[in-house]
Amino acid sequence: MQSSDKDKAKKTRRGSGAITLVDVAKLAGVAPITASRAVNTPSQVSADVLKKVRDAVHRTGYVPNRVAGGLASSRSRLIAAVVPSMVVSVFAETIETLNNTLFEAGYQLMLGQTGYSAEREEALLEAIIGRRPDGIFLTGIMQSSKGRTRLLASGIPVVESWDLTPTPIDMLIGFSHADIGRDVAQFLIAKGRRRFALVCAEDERAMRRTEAFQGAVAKSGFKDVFVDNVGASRTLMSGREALSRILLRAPDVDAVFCSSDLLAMGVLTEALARGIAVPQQLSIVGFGDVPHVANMVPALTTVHINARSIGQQAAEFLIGRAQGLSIKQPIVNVGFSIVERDSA
Amino acid sequence: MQSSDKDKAKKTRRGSGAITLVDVAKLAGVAPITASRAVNTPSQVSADVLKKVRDAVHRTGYVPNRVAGGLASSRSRLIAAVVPSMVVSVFAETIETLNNTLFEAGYQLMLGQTGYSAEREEALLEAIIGRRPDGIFLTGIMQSSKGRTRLLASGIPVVESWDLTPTPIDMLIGFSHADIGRDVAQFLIAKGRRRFALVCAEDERAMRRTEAFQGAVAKSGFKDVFVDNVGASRTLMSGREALSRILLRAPDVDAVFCSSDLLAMGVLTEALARGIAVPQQLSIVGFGDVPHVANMVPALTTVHINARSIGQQAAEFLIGRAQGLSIKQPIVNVGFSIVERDSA
DNA sequence: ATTCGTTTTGGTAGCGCTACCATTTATTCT
DNA sequence: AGAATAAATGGTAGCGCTACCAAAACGAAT
Repeated sequence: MQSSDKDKAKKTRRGSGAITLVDVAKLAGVAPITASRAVNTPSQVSADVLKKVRDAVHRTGYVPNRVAGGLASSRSRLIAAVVPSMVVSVFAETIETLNNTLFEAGYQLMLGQTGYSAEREEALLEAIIGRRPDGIFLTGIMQSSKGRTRLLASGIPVVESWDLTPTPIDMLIGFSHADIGRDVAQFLIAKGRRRFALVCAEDERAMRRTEAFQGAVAKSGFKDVFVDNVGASRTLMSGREALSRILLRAPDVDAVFCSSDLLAMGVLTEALARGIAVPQQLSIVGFGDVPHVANMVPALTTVHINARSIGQQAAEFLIGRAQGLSIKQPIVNVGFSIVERDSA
Repeated sequence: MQSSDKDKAKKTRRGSGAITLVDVAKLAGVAPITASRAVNTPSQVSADVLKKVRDAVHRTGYVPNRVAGGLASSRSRLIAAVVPSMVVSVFAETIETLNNTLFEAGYQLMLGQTGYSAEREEALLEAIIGRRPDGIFLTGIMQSSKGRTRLLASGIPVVESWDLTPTPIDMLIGFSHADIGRDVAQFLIAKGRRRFALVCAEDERAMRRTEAFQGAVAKSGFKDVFVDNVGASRTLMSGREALSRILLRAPDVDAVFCSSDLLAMGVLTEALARGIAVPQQLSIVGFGDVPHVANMVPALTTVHINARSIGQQAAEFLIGRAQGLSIKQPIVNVGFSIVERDSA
């Protein structure tokens, strides 16, 4: 305090050593706060100041530290997204669209993967909330009440998705899995199918489709649906194996509804390999409408979910809420459609 | 419980209103810094203090603000990853593995997509550097010299990937595209193929494979390779169309090498639709080894890249560098392999 | 008891930025 | 003209946390 040399020695003992706003302001000959405005809200400064600051920024290569800015303003401009897995292409599509829309609006996406595991999800939640994002996108509904409480307590806007529930944490963009199961069953029945099988991965939402499918079949008075659960394995190979098992136990099956396109492709592949005519002998319906299933031979009949629209809508909700707007219709049903092609 | 009336007026006029470390410390009856240690480096405090702080954390539901911590310590525990697109499943695989490994080590992933656009990449770089991540993963090599300069100036550890170059910005995990083109050509020649076509998306790396393929074919004295460029369209449909064009212009073709599995699937689909026997009349080779191409009928012969290993290795490099370690071998060639199946 | 080292705890001062308020300067009005 | 308003600039004080240093408490050693 008292001696000047002491003062000098005290400075700059920490920090990244990078250019800061203070450096830029000094170079431009204005106060730091003015430089801040020139960078962030150019409309608030005079043309003269703007030029000087822009000049200084250019000369120094200054890049604003958004971490510091976020701390000061309590707005991180970060949005977190949680997905079960990146390699499931419908999720990847949603994330891609979400990310693109968010980026246009100046937000950066933070990604978390649960790998379909609950403990993982919990740890993820802690990590995410610790980063104080301006919004959180969840693939699916937060089932655990602990997680719900946490999210609620954090006060961060949340979009749940890929499902409908009357009691979302905050906002919700989805569709009804029960409706899908019922509609697909009715679709196949209308096609004249009589003996049904389901290939289903271990997934709460897929289960819901399964139950509704079974319900609709039962209601029409047909034989019970044969359900083959492939567990956590969501590969084409497990689809092939599933059909083999089905044919063994229920050889009279004439329609299979799968919980994903990949599984359906497996079933289709196995059917072709066995010389079973699709759709004459066997109808196959997938779920997801992955881009290229439309061009397979035979083209796959499947349930189309507009994954991009979910991402788009979610981004808009989150951006809106980050700007303090209140969303009047926070629950959106994006619906689905059965895309009839050649496999059913 | 013990609400202090004295500092009520001046305090708390900003901030998120969330529980802070100071609140926890007060409740536990220790100094803030001690609470910080209890949370972050439990080995440095006594069992007694640890219990009290843990208790307070539990009771308040405190979640440390990593933004503030990051600012204070200049370590954000954030890693940025840049990909052209999420829906390309090899990239998704790399990201998935990268993210998983990073998360285990306490890092969070920030995702950026270029959409194969250069301007977009530039904006992304600015956004990323502004967040001061502890590391950056790039899919591909940073081509623009402006981008290279920026990254270099930022001082942030960088991993480039999916390619080899003698002059990476920092670290590099990749393989040689030229080697692939050459090896695939030799593989097909050894199979007795004589007339070659390439289906190639507009992509610098694919071009490199193409050139090497052409070179090897020329060296062996065969007729010039017919190259069909599908532009930016990387769909199964464009693969189908590509084969149609090829058959029109070079009907004697007996081998096609595609710049992606999806394109190869399109070529295969079109061939089957036309009744062309694969591989008897036409050999087809893909690139990427997307999971399910192994189970198609016929199974696709393709170039396998260990995308997960790239992600894994990159994560290890980045974590190491974030901990101040110096990487002795910062350039890694992960190689590739031609997976021979039924289509060639 | 004294000395020394180790472990545990606390105080201070920022990290780089922006919210809030105060001040100055240019612009408009009666 | 002077008063009132708007626009531009600056000062101060944190945001919530940790690096750095210092002090205290505790043992083991002489």
